[in-house]
Amino acid sequence: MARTRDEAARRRVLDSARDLVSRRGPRAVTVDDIAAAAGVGKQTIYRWWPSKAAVIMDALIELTDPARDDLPDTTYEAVRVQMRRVAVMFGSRNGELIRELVADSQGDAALAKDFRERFFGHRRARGAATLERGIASGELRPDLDIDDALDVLYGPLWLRLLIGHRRLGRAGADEVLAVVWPGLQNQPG
Amino acid sequence: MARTRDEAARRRVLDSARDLVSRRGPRAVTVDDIAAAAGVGKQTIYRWWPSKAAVIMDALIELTDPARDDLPDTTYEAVRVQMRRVAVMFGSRNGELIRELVADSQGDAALAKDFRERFFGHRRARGAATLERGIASGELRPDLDIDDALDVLYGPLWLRLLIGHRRLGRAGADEVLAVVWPGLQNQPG
Amino acid sequence: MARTRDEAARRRVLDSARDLVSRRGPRAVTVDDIAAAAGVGKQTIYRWWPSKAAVIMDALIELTDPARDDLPDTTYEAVRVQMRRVAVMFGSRNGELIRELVADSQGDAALAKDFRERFFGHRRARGAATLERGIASGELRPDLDIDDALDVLYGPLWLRLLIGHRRLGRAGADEVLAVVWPGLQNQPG
Amino acid sequence: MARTRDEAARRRVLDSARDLVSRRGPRAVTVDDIAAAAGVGKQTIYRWWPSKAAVIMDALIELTDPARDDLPDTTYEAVRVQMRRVAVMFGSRNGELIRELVADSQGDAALAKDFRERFFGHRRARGAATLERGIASGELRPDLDIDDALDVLYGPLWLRLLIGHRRLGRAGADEVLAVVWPGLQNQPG
DNA sequence: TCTTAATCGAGACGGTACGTCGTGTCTTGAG
DNA sequence: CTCAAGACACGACGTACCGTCTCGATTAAGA
Repeated sequence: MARTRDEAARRRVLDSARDLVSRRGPRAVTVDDIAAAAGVGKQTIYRWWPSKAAVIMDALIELTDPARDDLPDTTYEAVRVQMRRVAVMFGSRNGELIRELVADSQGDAALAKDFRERFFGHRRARGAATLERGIASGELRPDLDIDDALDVLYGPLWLRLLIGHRRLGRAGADEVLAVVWPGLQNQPG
Repeated sequence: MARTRDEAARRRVLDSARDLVSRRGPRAVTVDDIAAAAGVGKQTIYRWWPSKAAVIMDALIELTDPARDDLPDTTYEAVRVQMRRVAVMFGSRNGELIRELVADSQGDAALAKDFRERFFGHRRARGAATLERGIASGELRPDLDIDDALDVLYGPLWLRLLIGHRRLGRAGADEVLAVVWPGLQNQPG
Repeated sequence: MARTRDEAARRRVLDSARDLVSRRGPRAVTVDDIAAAAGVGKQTIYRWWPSKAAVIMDALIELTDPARDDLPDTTYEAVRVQMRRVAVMFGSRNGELIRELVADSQGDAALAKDFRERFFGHRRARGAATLERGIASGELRPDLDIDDALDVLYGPLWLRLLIGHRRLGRAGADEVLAVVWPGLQNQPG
Repeated sequence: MARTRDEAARRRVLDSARDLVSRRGPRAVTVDDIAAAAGVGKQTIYRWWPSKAAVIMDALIELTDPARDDLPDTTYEAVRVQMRRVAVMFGSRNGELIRELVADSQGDAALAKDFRERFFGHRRARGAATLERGIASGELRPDLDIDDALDVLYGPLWLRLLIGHRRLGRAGADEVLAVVWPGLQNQPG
């Protein structure tokens, strides 16, 4: 019976958030900025998102949800392409957003959960699918624990993103894979 | 002519910071809180540390600098013990401090550098030493890149600390090592 | 052709406004409160009243519009009775409503005009009638300016209402009249 | 031992408040405006004043505290001059401030008290002194109640200020005094 | 009797100001 | 010069209330 949520306002908020964040970095954007840029009252933001970080996360998810599935045939190559894409994204402007969201997640359990489920979990599922295919095809060890494998493959990339001790990029992904692969493949000989 | 630094004040600041942070979590502690608890003027804190996070980092380093070197003889066992110690620490109260410091490091380049050099780098050097010993003894591949290996071994643990998608602990360390080891050892056959 | 105004809604709004204001004081009542209590949409309020204060004024006028005309015969006594009624009302719950309306009138010209004409003016006309009768009967000076006299008689009561420096009540009205009367009556000697 | 209140900041706040209010009217001035104009943090305002109205009242008191005592010799003339000054002030820019403060006082007991004691009471004391002198000199009735007399003399002026039903100004003051005087003077004959 | 348009309850909306919080700097008076 | 205390400038926060708007449902007059 009551007025329904204004979808246009939602869009303007997310678009403005994305624009502002990519122009000034997430640290330099305030809720007031987003509201002003979106032509929206601050209350409207707080009505639908619990925090600035939640808005930015929604924007990020829209930005990085291409769901491209054009992967090579062999598992090794497929994993390599997926890792490279992650490494490249981590090294891009979006990497900064992700770092910021992980930072905000420390000490905000709800945001952490949301991040884990909606961003991290979603991408992880895609990595898992590749590994499962690899097991099914016999390219990967049949007793491989998918979660362990994913941690080992992507953990190093996250580490570089968050600590910044080494460069990210295609080469980084390849190095990690080279070290890890022997532990994953079916016939090490 | 000038008065010298009050060492007792430094101690009270670090002790209070540690106490407050471990009692209320790092997010809920302000500089004023630390100053009040330490019976110290805020200026005294800012005279010697650049930010709240720097204080906490000093406290953390004090807490986690045991420098125990009682490692087993074989490289596999030595790495395993080191990884377990890290995983256990990540799962303890100190893990929360570390998460907070990583969070604060995003968007504070000076702190990030400090964290990288004083906490991360220091511990990494110990891990590197173990791997170097393993190469020298022939247990590890002679062409192994130490940095890559360290990222692969410890990245998964950091990932779990910062994302919280899986438990930390001795078992977690062992799982990671089991997957990674084939890529590190000298003669996989 | 069109639907007509819902009289029941009007009643519920005024009743709820009165109830809320007398229970919580006028300052602590919002338009949303009134709408919720009346089971009415906010738009319905704004369709028929220009502001919250206008609603309260309508409620006040309903409350204080007895139009009793049972006044004593002599002008002195009639004025005294009228002043006492005003003083008593000012000291009652309704006094608080009036204070609030005067307050809201500062800085809201339309409300001020409305208040002046519908509440203030209406009651003032009754006071004027009494004085005019007194002039006609020879009890009051024939050259008396009615408006000046009304200001002098009722100004002190309004002052006490709005500044709160002294008590209101029957005795207050009598004191004022005692001081003022010599300036009003026809033959002071 | 601690830093003391910054008197210069206090001055800047009051000056800015006065300037802004006299340029834009009290309704259109916000605490942020005052803080910005004074080059002061909002916190500094809230540290020393409970509300915007309290700031404005302080400024008002400074503005209207001339304490001129150059009054004529006869009591009638002295009262007339004092009333005229009040009427003129009520009709000036400051009148608007006073109206606003009275408005804010309804529903803010602390402010009301402050206004009563510091602004209203202070000026009332001066009026009382004049009447007391008049009693002592025999010009006024020896049994005159000072408070009643003051209410009767000034109540009409306040009424015009706050209701706005009639003009303020020198003439208004004279009219009131003309009506009231017979009730005050010693020998009505 | 069906149409049609204004009404209703509900509540989301844009906007403005609020008062609070935390940071890092500055000032005071004591040692 | 250092210290404890705490006032300061600044900037962002999240809340409150206002008056407008949009929805779907209801209701009464006019076709």
